[in-house]
Formats: sequence, structure tokens, C-alpha cells
Amino acid sequence: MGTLEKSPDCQICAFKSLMFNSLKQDQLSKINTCKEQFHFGKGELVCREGDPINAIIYVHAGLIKLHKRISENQSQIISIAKPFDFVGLISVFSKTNYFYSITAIEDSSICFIAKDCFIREIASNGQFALDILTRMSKTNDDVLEAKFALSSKNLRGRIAHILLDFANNIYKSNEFELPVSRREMAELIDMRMENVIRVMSEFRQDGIIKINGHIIEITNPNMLQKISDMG
Amino acid sequence: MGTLEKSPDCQICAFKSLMFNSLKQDQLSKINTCKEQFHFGKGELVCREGDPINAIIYVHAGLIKLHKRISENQSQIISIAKPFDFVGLISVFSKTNYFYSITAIEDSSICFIAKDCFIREIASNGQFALDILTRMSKTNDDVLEAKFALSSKNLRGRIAHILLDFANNIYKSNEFELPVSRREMAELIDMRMENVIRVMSEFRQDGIIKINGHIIEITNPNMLQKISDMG
DNA sequence: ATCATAACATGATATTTAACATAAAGCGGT
DNA sequence: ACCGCTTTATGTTAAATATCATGTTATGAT
Repeated sequence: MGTLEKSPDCQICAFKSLMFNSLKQDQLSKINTCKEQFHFGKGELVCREGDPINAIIYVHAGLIKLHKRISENQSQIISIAKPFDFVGLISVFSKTNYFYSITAIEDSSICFIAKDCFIREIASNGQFALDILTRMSKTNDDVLEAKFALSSKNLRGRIAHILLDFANNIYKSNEFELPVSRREMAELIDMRMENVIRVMSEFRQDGIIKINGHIIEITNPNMLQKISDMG
Repeated sequence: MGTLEKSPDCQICAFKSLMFNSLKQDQLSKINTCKEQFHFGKGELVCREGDPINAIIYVHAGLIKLHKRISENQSQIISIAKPFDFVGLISVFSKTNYFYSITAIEDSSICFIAKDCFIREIASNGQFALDILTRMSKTNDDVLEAKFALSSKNLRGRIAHILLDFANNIYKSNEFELPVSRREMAELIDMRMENVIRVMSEFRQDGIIKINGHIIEITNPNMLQKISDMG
């Protein structure tokens, strides 16, 4: 269930995240005392659907997926969180229990900031609250827009979209190791696994991408963008 | 572009909305001075995609749709807001311009609370900020979960889902007047208009619903629920 | 190294959904 | 009432996607 690890001072994260801008030194050190950082190996479960929400999760390093069972043999991936992202920021205010599970899809360092402590800081610091609101809105808009963008695309468009997303927003490189299986890709963009494989093969045959196991190289990003926009 | 109308004191709305619980009398009257209420007839445009966000929108009465052009001859409905709902609560913190248009789909009274004024109150009142956060999360979760629920359903399941949504969450009755055309239904749940009509006809033939123009009566809600859950 | 298992891959077929065509019914304006 | 326009309606066909079947390749455990 993850192993506790020595966590850096919040000060260090504060530089990297836009989150803590409005916190004064003493407030930051208060947050610092009510957080714990854990390490999760690839595939390890961070929390399970239905678990009580006791903390806000901050991705310090790695990559995690938020996912949900929708039937006996089918899951859905809601989103993927990357370093400096917060998870549960939205749910923590409106729900007492997670409506999704979280699993590491790369070795990850996850910081848990106690909910009570966090909320106390918000209530006593309006500017901090505003920062949180802004951050929350951004995350929310991103997830929602991603979902809307996908829902009007066909299979080829969806694959193109998600590959560009990995390249541009997560790995910042046209060559990267896909952190998810083909089945998980399917769960992320609402397709069948066979079709994910099929479409990726087509892209390979068309010279748009190179595939070497989980290593993907986008050789023709413009074409991929065009396919994403059209479909 | 809507007609200005005499707006009730915020105090009155405060009772109906969970929103303003934490505002003291004097804060409430500050909000009261920076809001204006407008009336929009059915079909009237409230704001257009790209407009600057100057205010938070509160639905006092009626029903409005948030929608977005996705191509020359296609739109998408993002969500429908009902009385006591806030709109733009999320975008106001992360965006300067609307990424959707808003149109009244019933005669509606819409309250505009000036953004600056609202944000000032948040920054100076942490507890109020917490209330806003909670409210925002709820709205957000609802939209997101609705979208996710739909995406894994087939056509029949989607129609069943949206009909139950109207009955249970908006009109609180199994008989209601559909506020949207079949085309708009399609835009709301990602279908083609022809299929919306077709599936609804099927439901009628199966004795699950009665259709009289826009008047819908759900005669077998259990079956409809089953179809929604399965599909 | 060998086995068992899961992931990847591809072809054939069935099902679902979209697109096209056409017509009837409702509705606002004159 | 009549006209033009939009919405509702239904049948037909085409396209997209899911399902099923089967084989191959990777991967982890012993």
C-alpha cells in the first residue's frame, strides 16, 4: 500500500506548483507538518473506489490513473495525473468518499496533505482559497474539455488526440514510452482494445508513428494533428 | 439581449441556495449592490462563446443551456442549468472568456453578480470561499459524472438516462414538457437527431413512455432505469 | 529454460450507429 | 386560410464500431 518516504519541504514544491503562491512562510510550514509522502510502484493501488477522502493528493513524481469500474469486466479511466497535479481537489469539498480508484502507472511519489489541515488553511486565508479555486477550475476545465473533445471524434481521431496529448502535455517529446497498455488506452478514450491496436497499426503502416512495444515515436505530428482535428 | 427586471434581495435567494450561508448580513448586502437580474425569453441568447466573463450567473427561474459550436452545422450542449444553479462559477477563475454560449430554453430570470465584487468577497472571507468551493465541486462533479455515465451507454441507454434526469432532477415528476427539441436532445447526449426520434418512438411503442409533442410521460420508470443501467 | 499467463495483432462477421431520402405534421407570418 | 419553414417521423442504405475467433509475441514465475 505504498511505502512512506522522506518528503521534501513544501517550499520546494511551492516553486514548481502555482498552488502555494499565496501562502506565507508560516502557513506553508503548517501545511508542511500535516503531509506525508509515499512511494508507489508501477501498478500499485493508491486508493480504492469508496475509500473515505482524508487527504488531498499531490503528484510529486510519476504518473497515476483515476479509474472506475463500470461493469464486471470493464473499467473506465477518468484521467491521468502528472507531476504537480492535484487529485481529489475537486471531490474533497463535495464528497466524503472517492468515486474512483487511483493506481500508479509509473513509479510515483505521492504526497498526501491532510484534508482538515488544508481546509483550515483555506478558511483562514481568502487569497489562498482563491488560488485553490483557480487551480481547481483549471483542472476541471482540462478534464471536461478533454472529454468533450474526444466525444465528437471517431476512432482514428481519438487515438491521434491521445497520442499527441502524451507527447505534448505529459512527456514533452515526440518519442516516449506509453505508460498504459492498449487495453488501458481503450478505457481512457472509450474504445475497444482491438480497435486501439488496429488503428495504431494503421498509423504505423501510414508512416505516421513508429511502434516498438510501448515505445512510440511520432514521426509525422502534423498529420496526426490533422487526423485529430478532422475525426 | 434580455430585459432588466427588478431583482429580489439576495437575502431571499440565500434561503434557497446553499451558497450564501456563510455570508454575514453586511456581506450579503454588499453582494446585493453589485448584481442585476435580467429576464430572457425562451430561445434568447444570454451570452455568446468568446464573450468576456464579467459576472457569475445565477439561475433564479427558468432553464438555460450551455452550448458550443463544434463545426459549421453542429453544436454540442455541455449542460443544462436549473434554478439555484450557478454558471460560470468554474470558468470565472480560470478563464477570461466564455468557451460556450448560453441560451434560455425556458423563460428565465438570470442574476448577474459582478465578478470583481464576488472575488473580493471570497478573498476577504475564507468561510465563504469554502462554501463556493463546495458548491463548485458539486456542480463540477455532476457535469463530469453525467458525461462519463453517458459515454459508456448505447443509444437506448442514453435516452433512458436523460429522460430520467429530466424527470428526477429537473421537473421532479414523471410527466413534464421537454424543454429541448429532438435535435437539442441529440446535441446533449451525443446522438443523431433521427436516432433520438427513433429510440423515443421505440420506447413509446414498448409502452415505457407516452409522447404528446413535447409532453413526455414516463409510464414505466423502472424499465427506463433498467435500460439506462444496462446500456 | 519452460511453462503459464497476459498483451499484442489481425481477419471475419455481426451489430450499432450515421447518413440519406422522403413525407407528414406543427407553426409563425401574412 | 395559405405559404414557407422547421420539427417530427420512418424507411433504406452505408459506414463505423464491436464482437468473436485465432494466432503470435512478450512477460513473469518457478
